[in-house]
Amino acid sequence: MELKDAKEKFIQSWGNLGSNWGVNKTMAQIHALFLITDHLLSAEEVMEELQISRGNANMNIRALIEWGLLYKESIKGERKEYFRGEKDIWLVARRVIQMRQRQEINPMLNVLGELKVVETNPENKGEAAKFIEQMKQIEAFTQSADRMFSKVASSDEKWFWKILMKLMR
Amino acid sequence: MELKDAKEKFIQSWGNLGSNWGVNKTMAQIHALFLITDHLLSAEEVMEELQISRGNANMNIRALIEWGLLYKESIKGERKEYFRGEKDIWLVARRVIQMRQRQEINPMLNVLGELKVVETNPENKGEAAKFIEQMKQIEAFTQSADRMFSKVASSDEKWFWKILMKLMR
DNA sequence: CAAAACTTTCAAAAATATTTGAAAGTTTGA
DNA sequence: TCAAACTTTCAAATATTTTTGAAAGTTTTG
Repeated sequence: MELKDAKEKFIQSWGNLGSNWGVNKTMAQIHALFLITDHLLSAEEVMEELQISRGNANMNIRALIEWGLLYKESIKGERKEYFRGEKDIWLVARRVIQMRQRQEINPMLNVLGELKVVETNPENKGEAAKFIEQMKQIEAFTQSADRMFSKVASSDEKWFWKILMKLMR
Repeated sequence: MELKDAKEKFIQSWGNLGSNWGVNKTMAQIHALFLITDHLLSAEEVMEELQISRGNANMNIRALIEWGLLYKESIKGERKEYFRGEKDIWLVARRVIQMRQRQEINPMLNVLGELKVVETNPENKGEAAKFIEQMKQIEAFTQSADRMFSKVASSDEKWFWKILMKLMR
């Protein structure tokens, strides 16, 4: 395969992967473009490369910055904004974990907190007790997963590899 | 909050959570209904409870069975099919991990395998080398994550808690 | 075997998510 | 201060995903 085609294929595949991990397709494609580009790129160049509209480029670049996957940089004497992508794939993973914790796990934990204090009427005592029990189980599991994600998201790569070794033996 | 409302809220929230984890909303809602129901339910009853169409119920029940989150059961003397939900939330998580490995991680690993052997022409030597290097990094990380998921997906709950303890200290 | 009871399919409709691009907004420099 | 250079916004258009429901398919039973 030619380099040009390989780059194209990588951008497409990264886009598909992203859309399963809470990053929309264009957002992931922009990120992929930066992963395989060494120099800074302007919004204009991103539009050009990926054949997307100005608005789309702008929105998704902002989102990537929000996620900590892209950095704004200036070139002295240039008025235009330029961007640099986060290339460290371990850091990328940590950022994604962090964002998903915020957007999904925390809200779910809040709901579970509410639900496990449902009121028990005399006539549905047993049913309510079972419901509460199930909510507690789900809450306990979710909290553990949450803590584990927090730990991973705040650890460095060395720690991760060490843990991985331990897990695998 | 009343039990009825709590159940409703749980179904909605589980639906939202699901749609971020590769399980579509109705599929997750059906699963939620089973999580908080002790007896068997027929497709008819699921349709009724969640106010969804026959086709929708059928499709998503099949998908849940495919994912290993629902089991088909018979009631003797009854012609209708009944279903029972997987309630063990740890097992549910493992099944979801397994499915996502299959659907996302494996295809990505295949693509990365192809891309890292891109041909190097004399005129783009340096560029190609950098691209290959980046692909290798991403591949190494993805493989590790993949192995870790495999381990988790095939382990029992006790192992999980033990690891969790280790991680947290 | 026929028809009742039930399940599956799938094309069309509806709902949801994403993208566009023109217009409005902002910043900079002369 | 103004206008050029650039960025942001957002309503409408497009694309994608999900849902519907009627029709076709299958199984069971009398």
